[in-house]
Amino acid sequence: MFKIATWNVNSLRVRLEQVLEWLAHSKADVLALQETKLTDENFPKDIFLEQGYQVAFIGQKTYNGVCIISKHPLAEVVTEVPGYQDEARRVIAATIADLRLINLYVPNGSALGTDKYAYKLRWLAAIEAFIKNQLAVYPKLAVVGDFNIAPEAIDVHAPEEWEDTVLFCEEMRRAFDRLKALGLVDSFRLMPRSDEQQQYSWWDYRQGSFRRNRGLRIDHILLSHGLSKSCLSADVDINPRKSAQPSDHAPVFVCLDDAFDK
DNA sequence: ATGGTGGTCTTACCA
Repeated sequence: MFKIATWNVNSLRVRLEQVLEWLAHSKADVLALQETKLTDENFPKDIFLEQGYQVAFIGQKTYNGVCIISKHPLAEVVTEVPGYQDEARRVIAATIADLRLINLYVPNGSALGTDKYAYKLRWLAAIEAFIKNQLAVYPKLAVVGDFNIAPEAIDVHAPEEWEDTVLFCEEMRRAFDRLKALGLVDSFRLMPRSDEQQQYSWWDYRQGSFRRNRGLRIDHILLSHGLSKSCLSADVDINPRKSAQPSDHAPVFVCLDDAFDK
């Protein structure tokens, strides 16, 4: 079994012990993190190396920052989208055995009609072109991360309250569908689930959202068809969200069968 | 109720 996970940790400095504990407990082979909020010189590289992991990271002060932690060698690391200038460190891609992994921290977008929302749209258009190119080179592609998009009403605790917000609106649903149309499937929806099995990956820190399970599923693992046939399970581990001093996001993961890289 | 919480070289900003 090969386990791939993604987690927006909202500061790796604060969440380092939780990440190490989750890695050990989950036995994930690959963990992609977003919002590390660390410059590269402050990244705790040695701690991961001592624990037997390889790491690739790109960060900045205060905001953004992404990394890939892996039990297996990382190769062909890319930390920006070719042809798209962006000071924000939101993308890192690497090859692990036969798997190509793209880790994304999609802009939040603030509010519809703002400059930040326009940036989210431009950023997603650039990523769409990048993914299209990567798919042509790497048939076994996983695109993971904090997408800041809830794809369907079932992914939102109160869709009528969230409709026409940056996380859940027609334009973002279309952007998500365009990514899937490149040849990717939402691993979570690959598995049969009933309406009662709503599952979220993010709950606002405010207003006791987690306690009331007022969440959204905005963290995703998209798999190319070359990988989706090897997908055994897809789920969210909400346990870290219950811990003291939690991230506002929970880890999302998939398990692939061992034959995926054959 | 334009609030609420948490993170950041904090007293403003981002999510």
